[in-house]
Order: sequence, then structure tokens, then C-alpha cells
Amino acid sequence: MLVQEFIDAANRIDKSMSETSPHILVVDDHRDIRETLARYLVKNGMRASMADSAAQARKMLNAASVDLVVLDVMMPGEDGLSLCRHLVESNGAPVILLTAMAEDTDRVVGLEIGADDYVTKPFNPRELLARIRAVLRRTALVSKDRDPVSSEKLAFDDWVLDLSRRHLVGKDDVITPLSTGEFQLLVAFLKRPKMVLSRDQLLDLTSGRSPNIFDRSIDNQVSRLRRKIEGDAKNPHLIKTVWGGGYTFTADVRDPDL
Amino acid sequence: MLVQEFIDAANRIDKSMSETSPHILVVDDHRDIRETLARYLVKNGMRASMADSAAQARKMLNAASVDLVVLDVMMPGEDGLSLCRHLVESNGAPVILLTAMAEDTDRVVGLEIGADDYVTKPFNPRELLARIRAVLRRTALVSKDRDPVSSEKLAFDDWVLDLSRRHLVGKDDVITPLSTGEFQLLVAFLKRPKMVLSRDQLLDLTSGRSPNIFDRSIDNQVSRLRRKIEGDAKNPHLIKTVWGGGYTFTADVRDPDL
DNA sequence: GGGAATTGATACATTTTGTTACAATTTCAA
DNA sequence: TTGAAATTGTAACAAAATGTATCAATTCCC
Repeated sequence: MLVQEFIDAANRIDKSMSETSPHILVVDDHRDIRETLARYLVKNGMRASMADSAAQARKMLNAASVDLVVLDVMMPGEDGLSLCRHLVESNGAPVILLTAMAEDTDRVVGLEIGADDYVTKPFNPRELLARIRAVLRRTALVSKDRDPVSSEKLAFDDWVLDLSRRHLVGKDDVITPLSTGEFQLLVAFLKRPKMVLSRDQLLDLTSGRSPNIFDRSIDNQVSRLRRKIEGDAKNPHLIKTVWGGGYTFTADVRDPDL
Repeated sequence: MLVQEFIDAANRIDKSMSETSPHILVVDDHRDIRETLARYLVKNGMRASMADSAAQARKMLNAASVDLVVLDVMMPGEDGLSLCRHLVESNGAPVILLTAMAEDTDRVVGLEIGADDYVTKPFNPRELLARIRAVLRRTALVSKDRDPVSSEKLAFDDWVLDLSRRHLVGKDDVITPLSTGEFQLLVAFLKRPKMVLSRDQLLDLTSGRSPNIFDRSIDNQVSRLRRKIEGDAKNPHLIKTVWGGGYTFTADVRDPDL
């Protein structure tokens, strides 16, 4: 099922990619999409596998290590969303969802709980490739199987978040402690920078509980987190509010060693 | 095969288009569609070439540089889809597909793999033109192979809109914050400059909600946005009102890095 | 268990957006 | 040209959503 094509190094666009090329699993019930996409990914320096159903995808995920899953949500049988959910909850591979075309992208994100990114159909493969690379880059920052000293930190703005010690290091190495909730919220943001995250999504990502009606706990946590990381909490520039939509983390997230 | 018509500059609607006008290849086996469309494109400031089959299209793509392909998927002989796939995979010109109407949507969506956009027949030439412009604009921005999420900025007049940080940067790097609604409205305009956008369209693009009768919310948002970006809000030169039609963003939208 | 820290709920201030009203502008028919 | 109808600009207000202080419940440490 693995696409049997290899390309010479000269074809590799992104040489910074990890030594062994990333392994992408494409899950879609349309053969056209599956195969074209897989070919395109291979041509651009990745390994690609395919599955035509969520069930088959599960088998393949158990059998081989997969770095990222591109998943069509609209599939017959087991819902793509439940597979996505499972992956997210089990800290499995990151997921990019393919969703049906919709006008207002901001709203769509709110529905797709937990996915790392999403692309609407019809999509431009170039754009999907760029997003795959972006997600791989981001998840590489937080994955554990790297140099343990450097890998457990994320940098943004003038801050470095120490993931193992669960605190922030500021400009002059001043340490700002974070509560559990603040830490989880910040991680949720740093893993999905520049995406609009709804309150429900954030609640799910931080505590996993389902929202009460008129649940304002996320607003409170955002307020508390802002007080710690924003220079001027009244005019936040890191965590921006999207009226009617949720919140967005606006800064670039980098590896502090680079 | 190049359409031998030239129109005087006064006819050119979009003078901001790149120095050399974009070269569109129309691929359709129906002569009337081909020629009508090509004429229409030329009349609107583009260069147009025609091909009546996928095979002929391939030849022309090799012979001349083509900026965008408008492709009928339903053609005898070599499938239009395989040509589309080839173009996409080889990082060739962007593609807009012409698809038959009443196809069941799943199939249609399935077919769209890789195309940058699609238009269903029978189509409105104006709409197709607008989509051509939109795709050209998008690919011009995306082609620089940067993280599409993090690097998106749009410049116009004396402003730079930072799409990820959701604010405006003015002349001396002064930051002007935007409310969510103002931001979404401005994005809607900047992605479709020099097009007349109706209030309904703008409402849909900004909030996705459907209009009430006598809905004036867009007028108000326009008024608020003008106050922030227009030097003299009484005599707007960026967002012009089209009486009975809606609004138009009149300035050139550029990539600030160029 | 006891004290401190954390967190969700609540209440109220503030901000943003939609609605309404009315003045100003544009169009069009006489 | 003129006046009425239609449309637009926007101030003023109302409604909805958000920010956050406060407090009680809960959790977390010893």
C-alpha cells in the first residue's frame, strides 16, 4: 500500500526535514483524491500511505509509525471525526482534516475539535503540502524523542515555555510560574498558533470536560494567562479575541535553540 | 491560435494587473464556449489561448508560458482530469475546472483534487473572471513557498494588514487595532479588490449569517472601517460606494515584502 | 486535617456589534 | 431643473459578547 516511488535528493524541496522523510497517511474514500495526493506527496519528498476508510486507517496506524494523518471527515461508515478524536486523545499522530467547502473558515474550525489544522475542499495541493510541513514543524517542537534538553521548550515573543518544568522563562531569565490550567491553555495555543480556537475547543484541549451553558471558565483562564504573558493585558497582542469565535494566538512559535 | 484582438486601454478594467497581462489557456472541446470565453478574457485585459483537447493543451503548455488554465473536465479522449493532475503534480500552472452542473456533489468534490477552483456550467463569465483573478492573486502570493499561515501580510495604500496578528500597521509602524468585524470586512475587501461586493456577499464573507430585511450592519461596519483607514472618511478613496450595488475596494493590494 | 493555591461561577463593567432613525445623497421621471 | 423615491452615511441606542474582580468550591500540598 506504500507508494513505491522515490525521488532523488535534488527534488527535495525542504532539506531541513528530518533525516528519514515524514510518513503521511492519506485517509479518503475517493480513490482519485487518495492516489493523486499520495503521488504528489511522494513527489515532494515524503512517504505516503493510503487508507479508504477509518477502519483501515486504524489498522495501518497500528502497523506502522505515521507522522501525520490527512483525513477526510466526510466518509461513510465510522465517522472520520471519531477517528480524529481518537488520534487526538491518544496523543497519536497529528491530523489535518479535509472538510467540505464552507464560506466562513473561522466558524468551521470551531467544529473540528482537536485537529491540528484543516483544509477545505477543493484544495490546492501546494497549500496542503505547506500546511503539512507547518504542522510537522510545530509537532517536531513538542515531540519528546529529540534532544531532551532542547526539545522541551517553546519560544514565542520574549518568552520561553519550559514544557517539562511547566513554567515560563522571561527576558532576563526571570521565571514566571504557571498554574496547571494556564500551562495547558498556553500549550493548546502554542500548538495551534494563528488558528482561531473556539471556547469549546479550548475547553476540550485543556481539560477535556464538556461545556456548561454560559461556561466562562475559558474566558477566565485567558484573562489570567494574559495577565502573565502580555505586556499590557488591556491591549493584548499575543492572545487576540475573535468576537463570536474564540481566541487566536498570534505570535510565531519557535525552537528556542535556533 | 492566440486570440487576435486587442482592446484599447480604456477598456481595461483592471489596470493594476501585472505589467504583462496574464496568459490564460482555455481548454474546451466546444468551439463556441472556447471562443466566447477567450474573447471575453481578452476584452478584460488578459491574453487568451485556446485548445480543443488535452493533447493540444499539453503542446501549448510546453510551447508558451501560461499563467492559468481554464479546463473543461468533460472532454473526449484524454481525460481533462488527468491533464489537471499532471499540471498540479508538476507544479505547473494553476487550474480552474469547468464542471457539469447536476453532478452529485460528492463526486464533484472528489474530482476537484488539485484544481485551484472550479466553476459549474452554465457559468457567468463575470464570475469566472473574478475567480481567475482570485486564483492568480492567491498563487502569486503562495508561490513563494513560505509558511502560508505565518507570513501573510497584505499591503495597500499606506497600510499593511497583518493577517496573523489581526491588526493594521501604518506609516511609521504605528499599530492600529481592528475589531473582529472590521478585520474580517477588510480581509474580504483585500482578497477581492476592485470587485463590486454586494452587502449580502460581504455579510456572508464576514459573518456567514444571512441578511435580515433592511439589514444595515454592513453599512455600519464600512462606516467604522472607513473611519480607521481613510484619511478623510467623508471623501473615501479606498472603499468606494457603488450606488445600488454595494462597495468596492479600489486600491492596489500588494505583497509588502516586494 | 489545615492552609494555600487554583479554578469555576457569578456579577457587573466594558466593548463590540446590530438596529433604528433621520439627514444627506443619488437617481429618475416629469 | 425639480421633487419624490430610493439609497446611503452615521449618530444614538440596544443587544450580545467579552473582561475581570470577587468569592466559594475544589484541589493540592505538606
